[in-house]
Amino acid sequence: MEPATILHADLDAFYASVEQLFDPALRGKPIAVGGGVVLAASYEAKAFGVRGGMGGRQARELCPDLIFVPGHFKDYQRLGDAAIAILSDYTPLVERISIDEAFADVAGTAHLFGPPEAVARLVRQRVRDEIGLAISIGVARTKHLAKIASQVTKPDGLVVVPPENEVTFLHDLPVDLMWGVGPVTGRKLNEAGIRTIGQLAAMPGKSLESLVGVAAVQKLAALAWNRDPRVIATGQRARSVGAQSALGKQAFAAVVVRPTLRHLADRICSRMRAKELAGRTVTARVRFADMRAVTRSITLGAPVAATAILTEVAEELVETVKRDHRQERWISLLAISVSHLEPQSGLQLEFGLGLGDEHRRPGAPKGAARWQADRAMDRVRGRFGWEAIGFGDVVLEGRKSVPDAFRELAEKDL
DNA sequence: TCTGGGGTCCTAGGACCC
DNA sequence: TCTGGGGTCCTAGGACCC
Repeated sequence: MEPATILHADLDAFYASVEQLFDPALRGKPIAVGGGVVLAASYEAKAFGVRGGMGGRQARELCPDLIFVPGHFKDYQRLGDAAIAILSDYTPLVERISIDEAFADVAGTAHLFGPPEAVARLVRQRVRDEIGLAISIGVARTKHLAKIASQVTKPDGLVVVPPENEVTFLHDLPVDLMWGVGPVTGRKLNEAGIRTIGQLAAMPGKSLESLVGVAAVQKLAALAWNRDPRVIATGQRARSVGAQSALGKQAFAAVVVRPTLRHLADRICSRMRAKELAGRTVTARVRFADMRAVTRSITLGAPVAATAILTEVAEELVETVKRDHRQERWISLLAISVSHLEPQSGLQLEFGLGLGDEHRRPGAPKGAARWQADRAMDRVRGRFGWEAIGFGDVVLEGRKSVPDAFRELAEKDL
């Protein structure tokens, strides 16, 4: 069996740790980044049950001494990049999966830097010395096991799982640590009496199929025996671009829907244009006040990247939701996503090759002209900032539960 | 515990083509 | 006019991840 050469490296309580690094007075204290909603919590806050995504009021109830800090989002990006760069000093095979987390395969570089465990020690020491943060690393033969190992060894840990110990290591752990087991599947498995990965591994596949489906059973069984076929994938491109906006409780009416969709389309299209991308499939999502959600999608004959066109397509999709759900009077979220992405340069547009003109009504402005107008706006924003120009709608004011800088952090590189 | 924002992948049925 | 089977794309919903 081949040796364990895959590292999973994960910065501990990343945003909160950065804040404690910057302000020594916050060290050892329960802190939360955010305000209306907790974006990240320190380990001291997690001990009280404070979690990311939690409402600010609830967090305060759980932890009365909780300190809220606004967040230094630019620095999160910078320090996250720096940590991944250290990992990249030891192998080109690095797959970043979020701002604070990456896989690396050091199989080919042992002759330069020594065995995987030595590399892991070096990386941890350098991230500590050069950045000032703790990073946990799991080393194993597969991505799945390396990831589980790093989670188990947190905070500030290093664990190597030798090939001969894989099953012993894995089988005592709770099933919900597995990739692909979330709240729903975890509950189903628990109800079937399965609490550990070992119990899942010992379970005959057939008996679980009715519970979680044939494909999921196959996948989970493979992972439970550490048969994970996934390899490190570098240079992955995004497959979709989206944006959403939580609304609290608002009327399901054009006065709310139209400006919100325009704002979302504007965010999405400016990102696509910056990367010279456009997409053919548009999906709109409407969540009602009781949290039930529906989606409508359409695949166009040509890709879109113009704000006005995407807005119109999304409006039509939301109209079909309204027709199908006439009794729904209140909504709590609107979202747009664009997929089937393809390269789309301005040059192609000038030669009349697309951007959604096919589905347009006669007499409406051409996609190319709209794209040009949008690009002009993009340039102004490039110089003076995103807020300098655009669709400044009154309804969008005072509704920001999450800072724009955080949204940008969450964006995947297109 | 009444829940933010950005993503990926899977499933299942139906349309359509050969 | 009725019939088979495989492949691909589209749409809607859902679970999951960070």
